[in-house]
Amino acid sequence: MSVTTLHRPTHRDALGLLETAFGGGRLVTVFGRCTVEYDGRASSSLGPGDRLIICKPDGTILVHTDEKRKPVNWQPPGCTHRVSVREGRLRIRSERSAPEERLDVDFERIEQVSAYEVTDRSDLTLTGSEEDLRQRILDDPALIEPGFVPVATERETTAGPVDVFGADADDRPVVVELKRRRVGPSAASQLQRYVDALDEEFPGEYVRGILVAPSVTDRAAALLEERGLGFVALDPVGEDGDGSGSDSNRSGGSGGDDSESDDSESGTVDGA
Amino acid sequence: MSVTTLHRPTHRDALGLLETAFGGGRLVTVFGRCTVEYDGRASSSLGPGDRLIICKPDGTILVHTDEKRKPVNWQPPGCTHRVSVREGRLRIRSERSAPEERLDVDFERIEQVSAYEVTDRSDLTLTGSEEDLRQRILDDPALIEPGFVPVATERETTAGPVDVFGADADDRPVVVELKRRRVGPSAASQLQRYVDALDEEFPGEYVRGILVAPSVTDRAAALLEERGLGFVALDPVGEDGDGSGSDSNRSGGSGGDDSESDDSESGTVDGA
DNA sequence: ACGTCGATTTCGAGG
DNA sequence: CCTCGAAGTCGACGT
Repeated sequence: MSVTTLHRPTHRDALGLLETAFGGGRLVTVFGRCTVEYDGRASSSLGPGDRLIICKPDGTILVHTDEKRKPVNWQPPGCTHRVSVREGRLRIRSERSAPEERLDVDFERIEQVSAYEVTDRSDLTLTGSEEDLRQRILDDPALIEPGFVPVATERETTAGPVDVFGADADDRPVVVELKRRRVGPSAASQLQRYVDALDEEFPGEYVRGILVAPSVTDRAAALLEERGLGFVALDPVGEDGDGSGSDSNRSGGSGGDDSESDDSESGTVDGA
Repeated sequence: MSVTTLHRPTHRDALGLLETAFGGGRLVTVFGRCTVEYDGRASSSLGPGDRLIICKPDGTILVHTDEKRKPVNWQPPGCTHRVSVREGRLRIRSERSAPEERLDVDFERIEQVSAYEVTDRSDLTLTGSEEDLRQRILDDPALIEPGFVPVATERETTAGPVDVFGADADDRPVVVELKRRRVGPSAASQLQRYVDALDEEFPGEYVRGILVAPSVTDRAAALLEERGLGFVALDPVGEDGDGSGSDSNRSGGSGGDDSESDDSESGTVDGA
């Protein structure tokens, strides 16, 4: 049986299913009226309401309301789930140590419990990451500027690992910091930090810093300017050949359409 | 009816329920064998497997596998869901513009569909945030150091807003950057950024920078030292009176136990 | 374990 | 809208 579901179960029946499901490595959903208490890195309290709780066999627990992408409460993988019934409430408790954290979901009423048998061997493939941007630059270093030669990636410095370390046409050390999307002040600071560190490593040499991203905010641009840092506008995916390695800030549009016709009936919901 | 569930429905029946549920502002879960394609800020592809899909009335869609806290694929609130059946597959498509993004979940087989009526008026209360740390300091500025006087919070600078701006006993400008937990190099950079900005605002004056956090990493401590920045060890919650305003790095333990005895039966699952 | 940083980060606040 | 920074961030990879 791939799915087991109880509709409006007694707490005792729900507890039985939950025990079996937890023991059998199943994914579980519980829907009902509950309160949630959390204590650990922070503390939180959530009054009564109807929510969807998801318990994963890896120890994850999620409490979802009807809004937002993030669970209102949760526990990360590696936790231990326990179920108990007392004083007319069904409690799911999730705990872990290091750090010491506990989440209690107390159900006053359970509308539905389901236990799913999950099989999923597929891995996600994703493109458009910073890693893709790095590969793009290693494949064609001139995208940074003519004469740029990459020497190392993730090169360690006292301030942390540098995305791409290399040399320019005049053999000066160059630090390249990559960002897959438009950047703000923090990216400029990060680059500055690496340049400072390498300045100490290469006394007497002028260490250049170049930020590579689709675009920068005004404030970030000002910081870069102030610090004598360079900027190269580049997308992680090379939709169109943009190889001008200069100090121009422009935003990269995200294109790529492929049309597909609709079919038969269709239901729609518009987000809030 | 608070919950409507179909077990192993035909695609047509599932589509009917989904349309009704989407139209009625319900939270929906679908479990079955599916593939997922995403294109937008990045692009991803996920081969066939059994997954739990959650569609929220605010336009959120989540694709969860049996592992991890984060969905393997998703779409944020504000998207539009559409359902269709074609060539033996049921497709849930979620789209938005600004940015242009699309997520397609194609079901080959549906084990279960449920539509939940969610009512949740309760708000989450959370303690232990950076805001709590700030309040703690405003209540007792001497926690920073004797003679410290807060002047403004979120004070704007050319480098961004400063958490707490004030003056020390000698009336020198002080920038305070708050972090609710142990910090790394980025926090030191952030503070440095603000100090630099205020240095320009107060020519001729020495602007001090102080990082307030439970603790710092070695590298962050080195960066602070290098830059002449101060550090005060402080937790967002004042579990024990720690008012020493000095350069000691120590990690803050998270306490607070309240014991509760177990009861009746109990099922357990250990994370991986 | 801890450190460091990326992320389709998400999220909220403010301009 | 955009900018900016927090987050119980999570997660991966390294030491």
